[in-house]
Amino acid sequence: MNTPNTPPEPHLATGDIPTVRAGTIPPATASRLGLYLRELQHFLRGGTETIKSTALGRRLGLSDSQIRRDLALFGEFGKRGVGYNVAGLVGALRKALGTDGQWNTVLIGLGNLGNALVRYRGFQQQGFVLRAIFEAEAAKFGANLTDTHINGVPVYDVQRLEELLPGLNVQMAILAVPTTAAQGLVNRLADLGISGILNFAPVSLSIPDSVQSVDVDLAVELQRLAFAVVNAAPR
Amino acid sequence: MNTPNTPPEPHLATGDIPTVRAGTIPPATASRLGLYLRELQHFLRGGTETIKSTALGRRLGLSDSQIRRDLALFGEFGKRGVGYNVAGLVGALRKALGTDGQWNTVLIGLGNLGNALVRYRGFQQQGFVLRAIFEAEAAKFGANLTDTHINGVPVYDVQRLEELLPGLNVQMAILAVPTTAAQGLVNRLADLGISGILNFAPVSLSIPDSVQSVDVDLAVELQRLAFAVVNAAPR
DNA sequence: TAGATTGTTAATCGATTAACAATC
DNA sequence: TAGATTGTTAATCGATTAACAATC
Repeated sequence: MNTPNTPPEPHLATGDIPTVRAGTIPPATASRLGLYLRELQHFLRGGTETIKSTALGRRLGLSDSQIRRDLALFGEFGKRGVGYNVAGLVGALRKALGTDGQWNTVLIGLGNLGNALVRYRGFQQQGFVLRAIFEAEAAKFGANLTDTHINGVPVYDVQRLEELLPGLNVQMAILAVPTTAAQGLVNRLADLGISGILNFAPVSLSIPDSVQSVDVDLAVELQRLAFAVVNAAPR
Repeated sequence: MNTPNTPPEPHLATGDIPTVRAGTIPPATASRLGLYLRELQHFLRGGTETIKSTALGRRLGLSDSQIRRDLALFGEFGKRGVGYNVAGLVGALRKALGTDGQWNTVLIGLGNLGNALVRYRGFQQQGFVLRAIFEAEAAKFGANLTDTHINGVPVYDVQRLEELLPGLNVQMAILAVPTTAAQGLVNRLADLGISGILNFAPVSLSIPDSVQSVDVDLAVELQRLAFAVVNAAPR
């Protein structure tokens, strides 16, 4: 696998696994693809060669019926009387998710959360390569900016975004900046032609059509949990 | 507001805001409640007294029709020809979410992510109070465990979980431990009578009926973004 | 009163489930 | 062949949208 220092290939779908026509996957199924992949990779690591819809459903809290309906979209990987081919499905899901290739990313914001994300191994494992970090407060990472690295990833002042991003061949940005800075950075990233933004700022952003985004709001997740606890069936 | 050092009241619903009967809120609506609350709090801070369904919908990327249908569940806060009372809705949503009171929480795991979460201000702001941190590797936070604090929150060895948790009056745990440790801690927390677990470990956990859980898998979120980028309508 | 916006209904749309024939 | 499990259909269920009467 490429390191952040060797310029990697831009994302390109490989052609060797049966493809699902884009738009063919219903949104509800699409939202489960990442979970399927995670579980199947778990079984793959454990050496399991086939998995039944009931077993996968039990682990994920989904019905066997739903598993079969979802996985049938990828065709060919189930054998009646036997189950699904784990390795084949892993490949098909990675292709469907677009993570069969490599994605170059940048992190914007090196606060508490940003620092944790740089060191998070789960991104690299799934083919997301962090090429650079941009941060507004130089004091945080020492005086000599050009020579500063964290976890092997170079750290730059965010003022240099327009100067440096075009050379990094980056498709995605992870936004971990204060709420007040988020919209401005979305605008700048969009102007620079970024394709996707993973946003951790707890604010609704205005995003142009040319950019896709996913929001992760940790406080909202904790509220979701509170709601579930308060509304749990009495025990 | 209570600090982590003054034992706070356990969560108790206040009775002064019209309640929605539990189970009355459809799951799809429930999943949007936190976002509504975040946006309405944003308007409240800005001094906006009323908000129209079209304006709220535009910000959240939802239809005005859906906003009206959702908010009508809480009754009384809309005025025809005018809009919705922001302050009233904020109160009603907090009550519906169960975050009108205070929740005591513990953090398990003081790795990269755990460290970021301790310092995250968004939790405290929404009424979640971190009472203690439990961590497996003592070396990480100095020799003298009993006197170690981070951000004012005491840090303990996770071996002392059974000894200390019962005295902390805690309802929720935030789980930020390695994948391999997660299931064991779920079992221990369930035995200790915890009500909710916010899980950051990228693994499907087996959770007893007495415990509610919400999973946050950062790699899965990034995959969601990759899927959205790959399947975006051509521009 | 005139204009605006909610609350609510009916119609549409999409997702899930149950069941079983197909087939390994 | 007998048993097991998928693939797929039809039925059910739930969510969203469009439209407009109610009403501020």
